[in-house]
Amino acid sequence: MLLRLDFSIDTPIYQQIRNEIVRGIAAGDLPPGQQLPPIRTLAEDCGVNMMTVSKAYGLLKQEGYIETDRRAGTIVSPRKPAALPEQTRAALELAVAEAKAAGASLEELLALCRRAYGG
Amino acid sequence: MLLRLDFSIDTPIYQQIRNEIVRGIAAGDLPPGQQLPPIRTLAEDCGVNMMTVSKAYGLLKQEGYIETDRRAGTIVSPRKPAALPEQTRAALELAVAEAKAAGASLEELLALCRRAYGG
DNA sequence: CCTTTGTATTATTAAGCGTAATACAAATAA
DNA sequence: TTATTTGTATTACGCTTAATAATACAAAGG
Repeated sequence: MLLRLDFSIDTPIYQQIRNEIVRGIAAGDLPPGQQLPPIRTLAEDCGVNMMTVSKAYGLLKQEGYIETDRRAGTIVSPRKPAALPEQTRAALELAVAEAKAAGASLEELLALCRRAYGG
Repeated sequence: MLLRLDFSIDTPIYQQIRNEIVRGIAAGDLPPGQQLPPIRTLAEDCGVNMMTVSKAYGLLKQEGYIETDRRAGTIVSPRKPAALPEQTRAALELAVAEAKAAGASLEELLALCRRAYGG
């Protein structure tokens, strides 16, 4: 698994790993039930510490995106949560406020969302 | 000016102040040219240090949302940027990915955006 | 047995956050 | 002129977090 990490920005690495995996799930690259790389493997591939990846997996697990299967290690959750996480709703609301404050029209905003959502 | 700050979460206070002002601009409570409170005044009202508010103002100024007017102190920028800031675009894209990964449909997502954008 | 896998602990280094106390230049008001 | 206001900058301090390093452990599989 290849993740785009930027060690020069202030976003924590474990958060970047978490974000990349969320994007992978949304894009369909990581379908439900898909095995994720072992912590040690992904850590070596990314050039970071094992605990950093473990922290990212812990986040994703807590948010319901992934699960730990004793047989297969870590997999993408087969079932989706019933409601949208409050955290996601808040982030979306803030991003919309930023766009509106920057002068974006509702049509531009919706076009961006459709494009980001994809197929 | 009254801002909702939460000292219990890990989001930096200066970031929360910045977010609240961005929301105020988007909601129309802070129209272009509107004077913002002096740093010291807002700091006292929020119960935080002067430099914390200064950091928030510096962020907003850097992002183009506000300007410093030697006569009026700090005001909301009269002109909007031509293009959507890359930071905002990235935040929106990530939020959309989170929503999609959580199982939200495109229609649900667009409805949320319309609601957040408001009138 | 031995390996793999996730998880946990302890220690250390580095960086960021918030506060406090000042200081300064520019503009305004008395 | 003098005093005040305003944004900005600096330095120092205490606290928290991030990331690494070195281990250790339980559970499952070969």
